[in-house]
Amino acid sequence: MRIRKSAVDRKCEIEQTALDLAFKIGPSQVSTGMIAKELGLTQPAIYRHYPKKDDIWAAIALHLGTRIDENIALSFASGLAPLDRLKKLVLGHLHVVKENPALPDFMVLRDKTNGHIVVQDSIHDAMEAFRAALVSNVKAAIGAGHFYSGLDENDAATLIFGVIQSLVLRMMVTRNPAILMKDGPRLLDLQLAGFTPTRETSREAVSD
Amino acid sequence: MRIRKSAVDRKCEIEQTALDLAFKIGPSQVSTGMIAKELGLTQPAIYRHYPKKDDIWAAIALHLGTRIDENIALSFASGLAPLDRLKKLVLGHLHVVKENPALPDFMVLRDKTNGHIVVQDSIHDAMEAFRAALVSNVKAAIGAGHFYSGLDENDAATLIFGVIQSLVLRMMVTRNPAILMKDGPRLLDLQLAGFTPTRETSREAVSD
DNA sequence: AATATTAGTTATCAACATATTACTATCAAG
DNA sequence: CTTGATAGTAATATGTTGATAACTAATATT
Repeated sequence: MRIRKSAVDRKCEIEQTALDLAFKIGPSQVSTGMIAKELGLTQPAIYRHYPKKDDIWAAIALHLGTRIDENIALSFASGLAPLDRLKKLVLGHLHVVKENPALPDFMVLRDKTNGHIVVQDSIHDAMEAFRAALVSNVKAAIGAGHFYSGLDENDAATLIFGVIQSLVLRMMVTRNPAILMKDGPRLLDLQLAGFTPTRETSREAVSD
Repeated sequence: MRIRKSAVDRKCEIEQTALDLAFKIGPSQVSTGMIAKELGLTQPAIYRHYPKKDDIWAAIALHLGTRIDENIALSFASGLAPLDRLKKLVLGHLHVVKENPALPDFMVLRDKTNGHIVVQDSIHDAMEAFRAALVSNVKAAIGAGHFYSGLDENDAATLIFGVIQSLVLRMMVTRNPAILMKDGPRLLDLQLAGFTPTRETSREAVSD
């Protein structure tokens, strides 16, 4: 028994380690023994900080949900025009995913055993809020004349979401979070260009 | 010991059951005991048909990869024009996913332990081929004048892939594969409309 | 009908994961 | 310096899972 950290510090370490392992091998494969070993502790030490293993995931889900919500709030707080606000929202979310690359894993995680506690509810709620923010911003962009008036805001939001999803899938397959910020801005611009009333600007920019 | 099926029939049942369970609870949570119970067998009975559990997943991955490839081949075999061929490719793939809703789970599955055998290689290869087919079709559509000439075929393919991904995520969260065919055609049309040289047709169709 | 093949069962193992209990050593406050 | 609280350990109970060995019975072939 060499060092002994404070409970808050240790909990922080445990959650971060669990997140890292979740991205590496998948959330369902992460064991308390692995987390402990990674931190140089014994397995029961984990249970000094969480009564049940699921409580670790619950804490993580809460943290991730908060990060998602923060980004939404940040984009709304900025006094940007609708179109720029929309871009900030999407690129900000990509940044959150890049910083927490295990996030997509939790979004598609199944609930445990008999549905006792739905661990990933926080994340689902946050993503629901993100989608609502997308729709809201698309609507505002239409109102501001940035997008053509006949555009369905829900469908447009789905397509914009698709830009994120497409990048996330490539990240998960390649295990490289860096591609999010590398390709994200360009692809988002291309997607949004499809919604402009007149496509002169974007079209001219990319054509020979 | 009531009935006794042939090996091929039983293997088929085992794989189908494993696939169903994989969609329900996630591939990593599926145990040999579950599969056996679902079929009214004992757990070791599974090992009369597969030496290792991973062999089940390998067989499934091979099957899914084949389904993906078949759809690609089918779209190319059709004598359709580039744009219709592209639509057939995408909607056909959505159909494959709808029929095998666990497919996305396998795409993001991590490889086992020490990387002994990469089970999901067949699927990754097939998806690589699918992406190549997307790019090829986009290029053809540009050549045929369906898309504007400055369009980057790789980026366009990524966005079209995003339509699929966006729908797949909603399927995974809602556990409802039906939305793929319900919303797929409409969203695909909306996405492709963003690539047309003149947007009159699609724009007029939706704007009042 | 006799026989060989093999799908399936029973019993069992080893490995691993969650969790509990009792003990110990560290740290901070009095 | 003493002491109370607690982070951490050792040991262990309990359950699940992948896998093997030996046996049994259904099926097909001769």
